[in-house]
Amino acid sequence: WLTSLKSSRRARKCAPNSALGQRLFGETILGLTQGSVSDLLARPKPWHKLSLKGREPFVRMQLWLNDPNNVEKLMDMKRMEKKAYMKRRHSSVSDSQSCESSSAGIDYSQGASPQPQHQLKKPRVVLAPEEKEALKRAYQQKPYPSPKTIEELATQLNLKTSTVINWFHNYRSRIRRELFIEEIQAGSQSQAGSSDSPSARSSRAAHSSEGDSCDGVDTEGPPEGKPSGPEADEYSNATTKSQGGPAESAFEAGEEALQGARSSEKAEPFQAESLEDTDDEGRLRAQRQSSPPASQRPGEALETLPNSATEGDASTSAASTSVLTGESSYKSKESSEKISSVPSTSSTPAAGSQKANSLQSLFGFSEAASSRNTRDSSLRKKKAANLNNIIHRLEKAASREEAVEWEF
DNA sequence: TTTCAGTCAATATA
DNA sequence: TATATTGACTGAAA
Repeated sequence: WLTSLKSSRRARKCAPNSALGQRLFGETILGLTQGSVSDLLARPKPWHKLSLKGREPFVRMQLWLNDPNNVEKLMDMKRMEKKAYMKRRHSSVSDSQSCESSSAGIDYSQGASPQPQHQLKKPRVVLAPEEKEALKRAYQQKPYPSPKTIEELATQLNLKTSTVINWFHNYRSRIRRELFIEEIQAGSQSQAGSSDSPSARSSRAAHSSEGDSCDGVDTEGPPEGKPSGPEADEYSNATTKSQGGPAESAFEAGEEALQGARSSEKAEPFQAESLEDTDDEGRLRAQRQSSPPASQRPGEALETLPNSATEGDASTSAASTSVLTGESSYKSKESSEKISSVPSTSSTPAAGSQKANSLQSLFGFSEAASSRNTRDSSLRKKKAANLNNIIHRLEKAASREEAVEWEF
């Protein structure tokens, strides 16, 4: 597996032959590109904030997790892909040779440019740090600048107007997502009553420092980094929802949606809220009740997901109780190593751990003790917790008897 | 028309 | 080489 050769030496060591890459997983299972998968895993949105389309990848993920032979099938796909690639490569080598020999007869007068495709392709704009800083400062003053302001900014920075517009769109959108995560973190921290723990502080510090991305909302808006203007309303709605009700994240709700869809065809397929009363949900609830005390509120975001596979293992249980919070126990290499040794409850422990390793590699977070900056470590923690949840579900799925139809 | 969610894909980083 | 970041784009909603 190519992924097993990635920078994570530990992952390589743990799962030399079973690593799943974001690209393969995304393109094969989710129908997304690698970048989208990375984004999705690093910054999942609360389920209730996802549109129907946004929920699709999580439902697909859940379907895949429910397939007992998921990893094996993916491996087969990979093998086939590799075979096809080798075949293509082989034939293209001979093709190019024949092309070269025949190209002498090609009439180049057809196009003025020898490589029109290259000319059509717009070069990617890369904003310089000072340009970004200037845009951030502008955002700080006006998150929703008028066309005139945009025009001025574009002129000042020597950028296209569309680039400035896009930058504001992207920045607002990405800040919003960071805020969702922060909000969930805040909720789980107050829940766990450990908001003053060093790790909690460092997590928050990491977030605020990362965000220069949040500087815009900190200064002008209300306290707690909430944005002003139209976004403030939306933000407080999200806040209210996540605090008053479940800040359910996509990973958990995806399963509920799936189960609900199975149990009731009439129900709106991905409306998690409408699925609360299904049998499977009841089963979920029962499992929740047996979860460690850290997770009290039913329907809490991923942090409340019980991990039956890891019950008894303090470090992993702790990790599973704080998904998305950056508050997991994956603070060190030591704890990270514990993840890889999560005991499997599946009927085939070896297969289970292989799957776990594959997924661990997919979510690529194993080098917790690296010397990265705090932002990376915060992200890793989030992903670690997400992964733990996935592993748990995978193992649950592996031990499930019902066969789920596999579909590519 | 504007804003947003979701995504792609080029590029940067590890 | 795998993953993370980010400018640009699309389609839907307001």
